[in-house]
Amino acid sequence: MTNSANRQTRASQKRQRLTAAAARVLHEQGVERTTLADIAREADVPVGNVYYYFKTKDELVRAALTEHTAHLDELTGALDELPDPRDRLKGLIAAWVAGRETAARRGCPTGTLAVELGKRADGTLDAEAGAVIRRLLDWTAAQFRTLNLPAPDDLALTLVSAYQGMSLLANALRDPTVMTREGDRLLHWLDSL
Amino acid sequence: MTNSANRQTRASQKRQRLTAAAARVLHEQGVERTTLADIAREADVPVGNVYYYFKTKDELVRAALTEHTAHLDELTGALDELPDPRDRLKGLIAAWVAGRETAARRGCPTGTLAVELGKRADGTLDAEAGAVIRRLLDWTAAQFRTLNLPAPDDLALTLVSAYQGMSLLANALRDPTVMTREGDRLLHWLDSL
Amino acid sequence: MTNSANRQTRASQKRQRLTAAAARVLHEQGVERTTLADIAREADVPVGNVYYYFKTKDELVRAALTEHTAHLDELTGALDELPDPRDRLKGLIAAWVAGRETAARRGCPTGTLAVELGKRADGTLDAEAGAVIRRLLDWTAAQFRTLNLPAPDDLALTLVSAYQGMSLLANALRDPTVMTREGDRLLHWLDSL
Amino acid sequence: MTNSANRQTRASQKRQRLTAAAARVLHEQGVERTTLADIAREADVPVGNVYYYFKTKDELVRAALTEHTAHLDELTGALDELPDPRDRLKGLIAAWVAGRETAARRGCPTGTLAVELGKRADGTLDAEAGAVIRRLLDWTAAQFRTLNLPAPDDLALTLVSAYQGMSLLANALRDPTVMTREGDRLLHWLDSL
DNA sequence: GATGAATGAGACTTCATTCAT
DNA sequence: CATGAATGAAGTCTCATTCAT
Repeated sequence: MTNSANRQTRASQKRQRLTAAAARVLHEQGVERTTLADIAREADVPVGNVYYYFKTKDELVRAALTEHTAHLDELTGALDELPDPRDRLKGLIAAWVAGRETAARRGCPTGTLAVELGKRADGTLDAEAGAVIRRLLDWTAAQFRTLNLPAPDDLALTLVSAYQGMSLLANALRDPTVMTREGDRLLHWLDSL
Repeated sequence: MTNSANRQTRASQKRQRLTAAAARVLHEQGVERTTLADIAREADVPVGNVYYYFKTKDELVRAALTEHTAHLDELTGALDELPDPRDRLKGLIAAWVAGRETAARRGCPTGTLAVELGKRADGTLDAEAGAVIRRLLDWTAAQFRTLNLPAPDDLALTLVSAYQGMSLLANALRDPTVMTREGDRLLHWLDSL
Repeated sequence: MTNSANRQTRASQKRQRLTAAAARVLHEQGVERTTLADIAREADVPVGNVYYYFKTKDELVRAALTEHTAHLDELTGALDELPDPRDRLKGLIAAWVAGRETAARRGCPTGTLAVELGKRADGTLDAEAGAVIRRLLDWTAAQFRTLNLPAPDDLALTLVSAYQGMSLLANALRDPTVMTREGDRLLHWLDSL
Repeated sequence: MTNSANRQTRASQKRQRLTAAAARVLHEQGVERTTLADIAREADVPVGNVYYYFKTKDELVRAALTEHTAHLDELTGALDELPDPRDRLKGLIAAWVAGRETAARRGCPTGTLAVELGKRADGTLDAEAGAVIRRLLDWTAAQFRTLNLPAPDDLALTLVSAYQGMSLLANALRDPTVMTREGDRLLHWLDSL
C-alpha cells in the first residue's frame, strides 16, 4: 500500500469510526443529550479533530442517519436473496424481534431520531430522518406488490407503522416481550393475506 | 372569598397555567430544546417565580405528564358513557384521527415524551411516561375484556402500538393522511374481531 | 429610595459599568482582540452575567458606540454654550489636542472602531460607526453654516477628516506631537476662513 | 534552466503568491478576521504548506506590509519621472482619488493595517506599519523640500494626514465622493502654496 | 520540500438553578 | 410570595500551529 493510500485510508478509518460512534451514541443518548465530546470519546478522537471531518454537530447527525440507511440496505439486501417476498417480509420481522433487547432499551434508531429531529423549528434534518423511514416503506411495499396483493402501499404502512409502534412501546414499557408478542401477530397477519 | 383563599386560588391558577404551558411547549419543542424561560413566557409567569411552584425542570416535565394523563382520563371518561365497548374503542380511534394535524406536526404528546425520556441514563422520568401509556393500555384492554375477546391484553397492545406507530410515521413523513388511512384500517379490524 | 428603585438602580449601574468597560476596552484592544471575559473583568461582572444585559458581543459593541456618541454629545453640548461658532470649533480642536496622548496610544475611539467594523462582510455594525462620525460632521457643518461660510459641508468634511487623519498618524507613529502640530495648523486655518 | 533553479523559482512563485494573497485578503477582511486558511485558499497553496514559507501568521502580515511598501515605491518611482515636484504630488493625489472605490469599501491598506496592529499589547508589528506610513511621509516631505517650501515636514504631515483622514471617512461613510471632494481641495491647496 | 491530518487552547453563548430584596 | 438579577458549568465551534509521512 502506498504512503498516500495509507494516509487516506487512515483518515477514512477515522471518519468511519466517528460515523459509527455517532450512530451508536446518538441512538443511545439521543441527539440533544449527546455532546460532541461523547462521540469523540467513543471514537477515540480528540474533540478538536472532529471538526476536521464534520463541520457541525448536525453533519454528524446526518452521518448517523446515513449509517442507519446503510444498515437498512444491508438487511434488505440480504433478504432480497430469498426467493419468496413473503419470506423476505418474515425475515424483516424476525430481524426486528431479534433486536428486541436494544429496542426495549433504546427504541428504533431511526424512529427515535425522527421523533427528536421532528421537534426542531427549522426543518433541516427531520426530512432526512423521514427519508430513511420512507426507504423502508418503499422496500416493504415492493414486496407486497410482488405478491400481487391489493393496496401494497397501505400494507407497507401498516407493517412499518406496527414496527415503530411496537418499538416505542417496548421502549416506553422497558419490555422486550412487546416485540415478541407483536412480532408473532405480524407473522400470522402476513400468512393471512 | 377570604384573602387567604383568594391568594391560594391565584397561586393555583399560576401553577395550572405553568402546567398547561409545560404540556404544550414540551410537546411542541421537545424536552431538551425547551428552556424554563420558554415555559415561563408561555404561562406569562416571571422566570424567577417558576421555582416557587416547581423545584426543578424535571418536575415541570412530570407536571406535563400528569396533564396528559388528565386529558386521557377526560377522553376515556367521555367514551365510558357509550354503552358498547366496541363503540368506545371506535370513539378512541376517531379521536386519534381527529388529531391528525397535530400528530403530523408534533407526534403523540405522550409517545414523543416517552421517546425523549427513554434516552436518559438515570431512569427517573421515563417510567412515568411509560405509566401514562400503560394507563391507555389498561383502559383499552378493559374494553376488549368486556367484549369477551380472547387475549384482551394483546389486542390492547396491538391497538395502542398501532396508534403510536401511525403517529410516529405521520410525524416523520409530515403526512396527516397516515392517520386517516391507518384509522380506517383499525376500524375495520375492530369490526372483524 | 424604595427597594424596587434600589434594585433597578443597581441593575442599571451594572449595565452602565459594562457599557463603560466595553467602550474603554474595545478602544484599547480593538473589537476582535477583546474577549467578553476582558470586558467582564474590567466591569467586575461575572462572565455569565454579561448575557443578562447584552445578548451578544455585538450588542456590547453597539453599546460602546452609543457611549462614544454620548461623550461626543457632551462635548458639543458644552461647546454650544460658547456664543461664537468659531470659538466652538476651536474648542473642539483643543479637545482633540488635549487627548493627544490617548490618540497616540490608541487612536480615535470612533475612527478605529469604524475601521475594524468596516472589515466585516455583513454590514451590520459598520453603519452605526459611520453614524457617529456623521453626527460629528453634522455638528461641525452647522457651525460653519452659522458662520455663513460657503460649502459648510465640505469644510466640515475637511475638518473631521483632518482629525481622523491626524489621530491615525499620531497612533501609527506613536507620536502625540502630530496632534499638536496639526492642531495648530487647523486653528490658523479656521482663522483664515 | 536547471532543476534546482526551477525548484527555487517555483518556490519563489508560491511565496510571492502567498504574499500577494496576504496583502489582498488582509486588506479586505482585516488581520483578526482573516485565517491562514483564507490566505492559503486565495493563494491556492495547501494550508500545511504555508508554514514552509512563513513560520507564523505575523510573518504573513509582515509580508503584506512589505508588499504595500513595494506598491508605494512603484508609485513614487513612477512619479519621480515627472520633472516638477508639485506635479508629482498632484499625481499622488490623483492616484488616491483613482482608488476611491477601494477606499470606500476597504479603506487605505496601510492605514487600516496600522489601526489594527496598533491595538496590540505587544509592540511587535505596529512599528512596521508605522514605517510604511513614514516612508510616504518622507517622500512627500522631499517633494516639498525640493519646492523650497518652509516646514516641508509639516506640509507632508498635513498631506498624508489628509489622505488617511479622507480614506477613513470614505470608508466609514461608504462614500467614494469623499475622496473626490477632498482630493480637489488638496489640489487647490497645493497650488496655493 | 509538501501536505493532509491532528491538536488543544480558548472564544462565544446558553441555561438550569439560586439569590437578595 | 414574588421577581429581577446573578452565577457557573458546560456546550459548540474556530484556528494557529504542529506532526507524520
